[in-house]
Amino acid sequence: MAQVFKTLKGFRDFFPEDCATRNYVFDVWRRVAVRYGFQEYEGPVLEPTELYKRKSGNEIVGQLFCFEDKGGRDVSMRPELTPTLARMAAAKQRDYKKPLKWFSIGQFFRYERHQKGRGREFYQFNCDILGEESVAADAELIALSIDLMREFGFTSDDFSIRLSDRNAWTDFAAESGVGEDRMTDFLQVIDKLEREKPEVTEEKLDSLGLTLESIRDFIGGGAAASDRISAIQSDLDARGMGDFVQVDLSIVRGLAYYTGAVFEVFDIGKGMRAVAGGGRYDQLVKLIGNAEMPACGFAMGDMVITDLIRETAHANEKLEASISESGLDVFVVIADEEKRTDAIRLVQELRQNGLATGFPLTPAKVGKQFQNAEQAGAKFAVVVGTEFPETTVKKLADRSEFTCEATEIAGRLLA
RNA sequence: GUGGUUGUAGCUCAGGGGUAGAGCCCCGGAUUGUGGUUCCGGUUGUCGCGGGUUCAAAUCCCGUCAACCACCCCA
Repeated sequence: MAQVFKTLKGFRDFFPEDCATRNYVFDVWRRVAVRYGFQEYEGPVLEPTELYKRKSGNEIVGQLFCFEDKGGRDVSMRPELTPTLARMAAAKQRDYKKPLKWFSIGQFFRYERHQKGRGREFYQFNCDILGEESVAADAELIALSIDLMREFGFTSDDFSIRLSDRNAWTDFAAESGVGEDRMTDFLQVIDKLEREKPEVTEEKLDSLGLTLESIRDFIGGGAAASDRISAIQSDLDARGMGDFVQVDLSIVRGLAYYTGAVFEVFDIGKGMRAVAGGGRYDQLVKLIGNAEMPACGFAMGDMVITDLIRETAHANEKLEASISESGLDVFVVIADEEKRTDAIRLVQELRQNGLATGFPLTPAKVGKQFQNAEQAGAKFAVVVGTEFPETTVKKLADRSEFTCEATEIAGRLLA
């Protein structure tokens, strides 16, 4: 017996219905980004492993699909896009007017355990503004992320934006006597505040010369801790989006390279997952490409957002409605095989008029052909039989029909 | 890396020592030119894999692998 092959662990097949769902998500991403004046770009799927080590350190290698190529180079399937973007932006920094507003939809690979909302291969929407240090850029990205969610059909009952500011924390820590060398440790404690046991957190804070109480007080202070946050809020207020945003200083994001405002799109009702996240990274382009270029951006993966759409009735209806719109315009039913040549000629004419047209490749009973037309989502069936060139055109939705010369069908249907 | 749950038809699952089951899907048909319903018929299984107990194992026991969920991590 021949071996049966399956996908590699964490990888996915996209059968037509899966592909339709995926493309719907892509369409929303692309549509909203374009509406905000972003331009699409793309980079290589394979990069030197060093590019990722430079940004994240050696420990990242355990999470990479990396190997040696035939030329002896250490290469990796990309786990994220930001380093590539930083390289591209730095390389052409004089070729484009600032700010750059770029987005990308691509496939990424991470060698990690497969579980709900997480695979070894996934798609991600990346959206970044480079060359603009004002918080107006941060606000623009947050607004875009809100409109993405609305375009999927979500409302303020379904999601919110959690906004924070890394600099508020680093200022706080510096004033409290935390040294530059301990800053990463400090941020990690904040990042884990909600997940870690209080005793453990307290112990770690103690070694930094801080108390849990002072941290909680600072978080309680909210937007007052950061002029940036206030400015971003008033920008979003002006867009009528203020209600989507809640200041939550406990968000710092795991990434080491964030330098200012950070935010997450958060699902409220279905398990409190982060659907998207991002922030400001003013030093990264310098680190990767040796060019001064402040930047901020965010990313959204396809797996969590698709799960969330599926679990949210009104968002799922929107998806289903969008998918069901696609399908054939016309199915040509061949009722008399003597007329097959005429039928094929008609099919071709309809297609040249831009109508998505199907027909039976081999002889089949008329009833079966109607069934096939139905299943292909066809809006009309055209019956070609002994009367040809006179044909019967039937609207499948309401079973109404009329007769018409073959040469007039395209015109009638397109009118 | 740690823990839990589950492995039986293409899918969802039932059964629980004695000939392998249901629903769905798929295919065909209901007198040869009209579709979503209905009715009839049909295909598919080393019951995840390996060992043990037994006259007999899909069923009980041990091991193993895989999938899923959670933790760790999360760019």
